[in-house]
Amino acid sequence: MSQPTSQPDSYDPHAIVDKWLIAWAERGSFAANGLLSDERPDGRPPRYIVSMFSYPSGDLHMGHAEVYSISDAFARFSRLRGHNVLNPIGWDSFGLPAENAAFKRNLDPSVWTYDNIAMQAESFRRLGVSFDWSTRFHTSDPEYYRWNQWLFLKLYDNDLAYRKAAPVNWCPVDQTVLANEQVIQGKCERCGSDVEQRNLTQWFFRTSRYAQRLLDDMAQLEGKWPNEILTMQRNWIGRSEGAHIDFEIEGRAEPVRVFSTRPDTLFGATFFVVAADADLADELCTDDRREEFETYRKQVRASTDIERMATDRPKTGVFLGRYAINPLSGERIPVYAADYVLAHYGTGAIMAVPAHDQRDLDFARAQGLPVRIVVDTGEPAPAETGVAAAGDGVLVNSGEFDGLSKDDAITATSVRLRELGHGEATVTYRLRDWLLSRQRFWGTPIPIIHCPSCGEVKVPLEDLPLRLPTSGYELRPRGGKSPLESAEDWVAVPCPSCGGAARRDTDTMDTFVDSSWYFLRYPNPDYEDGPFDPAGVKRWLPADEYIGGKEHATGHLMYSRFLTKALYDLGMVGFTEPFTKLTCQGQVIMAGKAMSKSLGNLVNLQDQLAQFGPDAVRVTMLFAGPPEDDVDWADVSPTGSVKWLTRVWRLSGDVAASRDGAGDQAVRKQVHRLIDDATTLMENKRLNVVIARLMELTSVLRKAVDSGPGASDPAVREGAEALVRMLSCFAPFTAEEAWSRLGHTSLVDEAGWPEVDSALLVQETTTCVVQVSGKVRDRLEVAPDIPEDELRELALASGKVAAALQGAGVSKVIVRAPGLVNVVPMKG
RNA sequence: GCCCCCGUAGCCCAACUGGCAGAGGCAGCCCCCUUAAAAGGGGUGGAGUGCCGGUUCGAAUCCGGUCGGGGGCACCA
Repeated sequence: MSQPTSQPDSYDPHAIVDKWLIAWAERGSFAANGLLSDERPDGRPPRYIVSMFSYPSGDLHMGHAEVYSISDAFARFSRLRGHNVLNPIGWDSFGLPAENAAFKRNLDPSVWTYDNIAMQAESFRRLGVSFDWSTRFHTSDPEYYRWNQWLFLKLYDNDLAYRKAAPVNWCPVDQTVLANEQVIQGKCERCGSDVEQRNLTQWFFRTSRYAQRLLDDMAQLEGKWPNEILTMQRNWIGRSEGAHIDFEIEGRAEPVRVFSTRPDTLFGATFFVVAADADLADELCTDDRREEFETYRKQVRASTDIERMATDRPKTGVFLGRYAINPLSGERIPVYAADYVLAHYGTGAIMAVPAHDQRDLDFARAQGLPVRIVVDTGEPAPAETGVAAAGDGVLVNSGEFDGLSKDDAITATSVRLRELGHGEATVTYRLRDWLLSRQRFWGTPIPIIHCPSCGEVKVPLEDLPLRLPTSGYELRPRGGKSPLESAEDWVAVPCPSCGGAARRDTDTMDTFVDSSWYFLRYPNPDYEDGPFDPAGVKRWLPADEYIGGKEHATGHLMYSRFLTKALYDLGMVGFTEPFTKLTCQGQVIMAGKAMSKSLGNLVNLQDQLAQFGPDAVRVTMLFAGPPEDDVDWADVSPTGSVKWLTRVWRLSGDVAASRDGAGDQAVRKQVHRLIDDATTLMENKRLNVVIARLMELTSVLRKAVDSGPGASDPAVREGAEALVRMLSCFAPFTAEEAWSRLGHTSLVDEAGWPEVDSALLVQETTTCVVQVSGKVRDRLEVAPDIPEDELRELALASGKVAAALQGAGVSKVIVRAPGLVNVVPMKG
């Protein structure tokens, strides 16, 4: 006896992969239609679904599988629902690891990079992600980074890019400066070494100019972006309301401006503090205090960021030998230099009000400075308790402002300062300008030439792209010098302006520049007349869905929002926010521990794929919980996913050709209820619950085949086909295979999302719960459209209700037809 | 220190605007098939929602407090 060979008799998740990859490729299933045309010849509305692009650090890992399983489910759902979907892929392929790998192996960084890209592309393909591959690009391609340079020059022309000397975060191991966002707890995000402060001349983008708009425009994102991300951005921007106050300094022509959130406490300022590492401290220091100050400053500069950030360390500082004059009281107060005041926040100087600010109080107590209460808060005396009185209260010891409440006094002092020309109400932000220079090789060269006579000169647009040198450079970091500096032939150029000998800027751009606009280029990655094609951007953007990790909350997402606003102001895009909706997927962890390169990958994606197949891995990821939750691989069961997919596969083979007619009504009702449910859940991105509904549908159909109306009932076929169509969002290979086993020669990808017959959702009877004092005492089968009166009578007639009432009278009956009646007994 | 989110069966998770606490999975238990064992198929028990209080006819859901967990910002004036 031999089995017929046309259909295999067991589900093999691996054997079905190639077959459908070829079928999809041949059909061009995932190509967006009309990338640039605003005409919509097929009438399908466009929908742009973007996942954060991939960094080619090696092969794909579990985290990639998580993100792209989610975005692919969105994309496939949208396609089934009749949208023209653009689901693009690209690579964020500049960056440090390529260089590190390169000098470890003595290779060109591009070799490692493009090898990894090739490997990832093939892994993506085999995972069955429905990308439109024609959109593909890599940020390390000169055709792409050319436009980084173009944008840089555009921002430069509009005073949004500038160079200045600034204290910067310097990583001694990676030998480069780091953005604020790349410093975690005083350590380099990448290598973990202690970050040092260095004073270097660096390029910046003026993100701070957009601080208020970045805050205001969050109104557009409310409810569409995760709350958590919006909160993180708000914290990061750090808006702070208060006043600028100008203090005259004895022996200095110009007053010194400070910022305070508590101008109401101005009369309580008993000393003045300047950041020890600010130029101002150096300037204000008198000769007879010079030696003491220099010693102190040396000590401050030697301390690491870690030491600086310990908030419980004692306050230190030195008197500078000078006095400042309180602009309202005229009081003369001493000026100190201390390291608890930060040079780069506000103006780098403060008025110190020890009675009402904890830090100032700590310093005053350490230095024996006076503490004067100016707001009566009812708290114990700060000078004795050591606890500043930060509460609300009424002003005292404050001249004309005595008796005002704290809030009124904030306004009144601000107004008075303005009248006197000594200050005004103002707002400051924590958000700083974006430091984008990197002393690294594998990045976009900055298109500026430094000429001894002309200064900064732009590389002419027709010379772009300014390519990286291909030889003559030394990759290894050498004491803070950029690798590009060693490429002498590349660096030495004639000045485009005067023709004299000049030198190229040798820094490269932060890779976050690359990723802050890539989503604009996908619709036309070959566009040559600008960074992005206006027609494509008009057609697809802003992106309908953006999916990626929340670790990018204050970095990439903020930069992308900033750049979009800048481009809007320059008239290049017609919107101010790039991503309409945002989904931030959780991490894949193992037994409570994050997986990372340093800790070793506890679970390897390729192993999982080899064991369970791409569909089961995808289903496992999505079924584990809500997309934004972490997936603990120790809590989930890829075996269970394989089991379910096998059940669907087997069912698809068991369903026979249908008899005529609509089929079993009870089965149809269950099927349509589940389709309806799954549809709503899918629209709300409740992917884990959708899968639960599909599992339920699988069981319904299994029972219908085995012990219900049977395999040839039309309702069973209808249900099986609906199941397989919905399944194609999550397990595309299995779904195609099952669709074919159901007798179709077309692709399930083109079959559409099942329609719900709403007539089938109507129930003939429904269960009404009858409560007494909120506790369920009886259930009644009633018509769904039963009138309230009738239902009330029915409920009151119930013997179980009477029993529960125990003879007590009825004080009230709440009727919520048709589902619920609550009988409230009389008290007593 | 300031701010945000979350606590539901042994575990992961459901429960539409307050209205029957359980959809799904894992593990467990029972049965069937087969077996050297397993895989496979079918079935099944199990929590009153961290804790205290409030609002309400009715609270997992709203409010206040508290405990526990996770996260963001942080000498930011």
